[in-house]
Amino acid sequence: MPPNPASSAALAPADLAKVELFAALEPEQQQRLLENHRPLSLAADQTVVLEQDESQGIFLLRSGMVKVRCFDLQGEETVLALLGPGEVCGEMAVLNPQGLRTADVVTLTPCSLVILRAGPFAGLLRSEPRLALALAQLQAKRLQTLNRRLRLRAGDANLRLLATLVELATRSSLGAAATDPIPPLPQRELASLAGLARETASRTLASLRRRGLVADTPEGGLRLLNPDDLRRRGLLG
Amino acid sequence: MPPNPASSAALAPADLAKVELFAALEPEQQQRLLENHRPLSLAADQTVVLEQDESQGIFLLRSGMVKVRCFDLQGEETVLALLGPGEVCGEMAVLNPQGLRTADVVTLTPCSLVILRAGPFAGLLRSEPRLALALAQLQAKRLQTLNRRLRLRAGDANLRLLATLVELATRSSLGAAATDPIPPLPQRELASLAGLARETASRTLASLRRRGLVADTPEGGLRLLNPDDLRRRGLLG
DNA sequence: CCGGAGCTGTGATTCGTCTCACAGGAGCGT
DNA sequence: ACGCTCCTGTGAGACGAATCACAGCTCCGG
Repeated sequence: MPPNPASSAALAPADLAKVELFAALEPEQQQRLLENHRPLSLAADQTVVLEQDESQGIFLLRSGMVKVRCFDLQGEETVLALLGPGEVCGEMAVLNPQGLRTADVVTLTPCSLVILRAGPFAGLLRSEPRLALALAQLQAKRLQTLNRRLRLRAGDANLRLLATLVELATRSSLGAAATDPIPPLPQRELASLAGLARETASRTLASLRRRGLVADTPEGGLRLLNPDDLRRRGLLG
Repeated sequence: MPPNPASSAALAPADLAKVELFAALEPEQQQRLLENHRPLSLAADQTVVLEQDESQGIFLLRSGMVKVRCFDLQGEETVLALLGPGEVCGEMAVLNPQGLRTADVVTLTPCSLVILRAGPFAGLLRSEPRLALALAQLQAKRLQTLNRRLRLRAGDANLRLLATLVELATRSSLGAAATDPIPPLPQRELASLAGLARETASRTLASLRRRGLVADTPEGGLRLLNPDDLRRRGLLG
């Protein structure tokens, strides 16, 4: 018996209708994508896919949060994206002719996800413009958030840490807002997400707490307190 | 009479066949995209599209180089992409429901480009999966280069400048290599592309010259001399 | 109960880049 | 030729973050 019956229950087309990428499809097309899908439950800090992996499959995140990352030659980690419930990853490997993964995916919190088979997806992509279009739109959105990330790299430690916290908060659940609680993460992880040294993240976080912009939650996580300040910094909207 | 007859000559479907995004289409579909297309020749440092602009149209770059950029709240410029001959921009505004441009496009060198009408493109996108798929693939490639850009932001001035020079060299003409000449650009521009202060770019460039990694061309541009060194730094391939 | 591993906070120091300041050159219009 | 503007190189200092170093803490297993 699976550890978590709720999260490993089989998916119905109605579940895919809630996922942006698949929302425009007919129920029978959604059904086709669900053929042989497999549930997967993971604890925090587990690897979902490895770079250079040839395994095929689309990952649909039902709950929890993952990071997409890669390493440079000096072994430094760069985080390319954060994904939350209802988001999808692994679809780029299907577009890529070699089918190689181009980045790692690692859980930040306990996650429940579903693996869809690449075959039906690739087939539908070739026959149904709506799916291909939705994919292009998804990529466009990803480009936008990457653009934002790139702009933030120019800022100082405060800005980068706050931007990271906003991103974490807004992805922690479906329809989350910036003031929603952020699940507990080690400082090492926060620092890496923000592209800072661990000590700098610690000091900066202390300063944000002192200024009343961030507070600890009883669960050990964090919460952003001042949306106005965030808006002033261009971190919202 | 137009200033440059060669670059403002009308396009034929065969020209679109050389553009990755349109290569998979039938000649008559390509013909349809070319309906009412307009040529446009610009000097260096001219604005092609403005952020927030509502004008529709796909820009196809025939020669020259442009940068895609945006500004943050402090007025700092961030360069999101460099585009060279045969590349396309403005297609994202067609996907975007509001049709607003999300970034500026500015010429770095004299450019000859062609404006395609958005209507036929949008129509074909909805009926021809090959176009939508090619678009998704194009976006995927853009995501890859943005990822690389993001990783490089972590590096020091040398790495950032070299990475910028590689990108400039490889986009200066169709099928260009890293050791191809880079057109003359003011240091201010180079610095901004690399995300450095102008003075730092000057000093770093001097150091690269001293170490024999970069040389000036007679035309006032630059040329990378040591592909092996670039490979060691992970800037090639 | 005690040791170890992993976490957090904080000081002291180093290092790289930005900033400010300025001098010399090239190009251009008058 | 002159002054103007825009470019490049270089020096000196400020400043922020990385780095090194360490102490106190919690949690967990033996």
